Amino acid sequence: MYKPITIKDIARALAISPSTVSRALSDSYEINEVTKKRILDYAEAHKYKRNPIASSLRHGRSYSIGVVVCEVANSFFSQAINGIESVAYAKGYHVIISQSHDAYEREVMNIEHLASRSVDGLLISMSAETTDFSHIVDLHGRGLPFVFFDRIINEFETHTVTVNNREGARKATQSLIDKGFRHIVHLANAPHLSITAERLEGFKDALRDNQLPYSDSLVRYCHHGGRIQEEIEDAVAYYANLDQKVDAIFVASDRLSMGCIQAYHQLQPVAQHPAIAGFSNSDSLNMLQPDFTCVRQPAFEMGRAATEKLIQLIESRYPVYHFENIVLETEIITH
Amino acid sequence: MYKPITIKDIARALAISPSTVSRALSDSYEINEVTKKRILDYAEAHKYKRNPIASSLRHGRSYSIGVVVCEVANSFFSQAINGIESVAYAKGYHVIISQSHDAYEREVMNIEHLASRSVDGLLISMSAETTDFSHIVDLHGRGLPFVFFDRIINEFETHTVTVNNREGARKATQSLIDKGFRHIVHLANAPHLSITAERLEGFKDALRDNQLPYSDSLVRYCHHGGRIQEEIEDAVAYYANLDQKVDAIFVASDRLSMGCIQAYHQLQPVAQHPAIAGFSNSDSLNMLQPDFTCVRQPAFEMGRAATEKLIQLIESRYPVYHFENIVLETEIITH
DNA sequence: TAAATCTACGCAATCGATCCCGGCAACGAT
DNA sequence: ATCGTTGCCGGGATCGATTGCGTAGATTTA
Repeated sequence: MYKPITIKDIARALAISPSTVSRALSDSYEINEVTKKRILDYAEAHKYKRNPIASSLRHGRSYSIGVVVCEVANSFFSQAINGIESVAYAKGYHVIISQSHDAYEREVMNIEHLASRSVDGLLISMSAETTDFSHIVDLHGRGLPFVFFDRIINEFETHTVTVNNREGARKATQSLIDKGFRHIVHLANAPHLSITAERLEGFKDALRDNQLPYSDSLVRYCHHGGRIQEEIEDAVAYYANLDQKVDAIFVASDRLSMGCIQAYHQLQPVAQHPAIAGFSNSDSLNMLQPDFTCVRQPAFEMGRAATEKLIQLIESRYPVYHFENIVLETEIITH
Repeated sequence: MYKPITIKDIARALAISPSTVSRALSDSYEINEVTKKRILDYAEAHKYKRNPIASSLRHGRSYSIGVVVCEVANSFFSQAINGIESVAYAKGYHVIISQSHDAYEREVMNIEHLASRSVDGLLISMSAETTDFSHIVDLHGRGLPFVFFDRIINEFETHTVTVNNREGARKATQSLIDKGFRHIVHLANAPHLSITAERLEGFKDALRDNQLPYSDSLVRYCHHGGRIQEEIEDAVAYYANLDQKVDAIFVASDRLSMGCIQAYHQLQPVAQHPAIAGFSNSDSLNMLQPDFTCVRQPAFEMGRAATEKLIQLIESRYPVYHFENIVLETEIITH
């Protein structure tokens, strides 16, 4: 069995105390340059690697942060994760990703798991199903720092990172209007998500700006965020049965867009499909559906910002009372 | 600052020794049922959570496994990760995912990072760029268990989990032939990947089976796995310049398929695009490109199998000398 | 009744790194 | 000559959980 070399081994080998070795390795000014060099050389020659577990125990910190998202197989989140990693690694933190699959139980389980002191903080984007926030209350009570991004909750005092969903939604809807469509409906995400309400407002804004009538009957919600194709098909069937022929749809996410396009494929020839615009960070959607107008979120930047804020919280020596709600702007890609 | 309750706290509160508490919590037979119940009740009432870090230090194990893939924003890998998680969580392991982005340096860095004793074992799918395996040799020398999946290396004595790439490639190519195409080329991944060679063989098999001529000029490699769109465009341009008009392409991965479709979109009207078939686990590709014939890998199962093998290695009390090369079958989806 | 066996628990060391206290020597200052 | 500094370094406790060993007291056996 392989046994890694420890500080004590070095100390014994060089006939000095472990304290000195530890200090030399952390480049303490208290250690003579000569001694330091001897230690460092020996350490390098024998491939000494600090045991992060022991170090964590001593410091009461794990130098890792947990990420809770609905799924990684999603352009937005995978880009956000890249942003998270870029900051985290630069600051010496591990990133532990966990997926809720938009299921409440899994979200609770994952947060519980991560929070039981194996991470120093959490980056959370709420699951679509979650309406009960007691697990988050728990976190708060436990004093574990966390930052929300994308799908946030406003009930908690902490940093949040989002985009201007309302304006993004307005722009997307406006682009459909600009193309001449007048009977525009909205395929929305789960109703309790923060982003859902905001995007709906933007949709209404655009209609109002153009003196188009709004009615709740224009909106269909997908309670599982499109995870169940049936809910999308139901929505599409509903649209098909409206008195007014739907000529365009503003869709809240790329998963929904994907499902929506597929549903229409099964239903009718492409020529009859309504136009679609919506939030999406998927390159492939654009690639394969060239006329698809989409609202891009600065996912990477959001990940970066959220992580910076989280690490700030983690490393803060004093309790933080001032929290920021960072709102970034979206970019619209039209064709 | 929040301070979690420890075993010592419980011991002090109940006026017993920490050892007893520890043993009670791990349900030792040496502890009286009455005492045990007192301790368990107190622990639950005060929400005691075992400190995994201290536990890890003591056991020399971290109960976490590292996953090194090129990227999570990839249907195959995200499905594989779901499989990995399902097994890992069930057996009490954390999963730490890291992405190489198909870059050699990042792969080395990530493996180094994970291996420095913060994980008990690694699940690795090689980066497209990697040709130097010394960092893996290092792992081996260090005695850290690892299992390869998908993109494997045969130079090492360990378990591997793959699919029958050759047969999958043959089937995909055959499906193109069945549709009447005769001038079929192959858009391949990075040449040093195990999957690349195997899929090429399958491609050749199909041509041979049908008395179609094979030549190396039919194959274009993407050294960065399609990460750089330009390399795909070059390949497509190359195909366009062949004497024989290319009427179908067998593509090695969904990322490449995506890029390929996009490249053709820029080049010529859809009607003139060659047919495409290839390896892909992407639902969206299928959704949006309904005539796309694809070879599905049992990604979830591969993740499961690899993780089970890895945990077996980790938990084995004796050195393991017998290694398995698990090969699963692919499924072809034609239209 | 004495000895052997159990039951149930405590003591103290351990995992590796870190850090609070000191301590000692050398040197300049008074 | 004595005191105060400064530079360098060691001892030992600590983080929290775990465990080999030991043992008091109860119970059983010879």
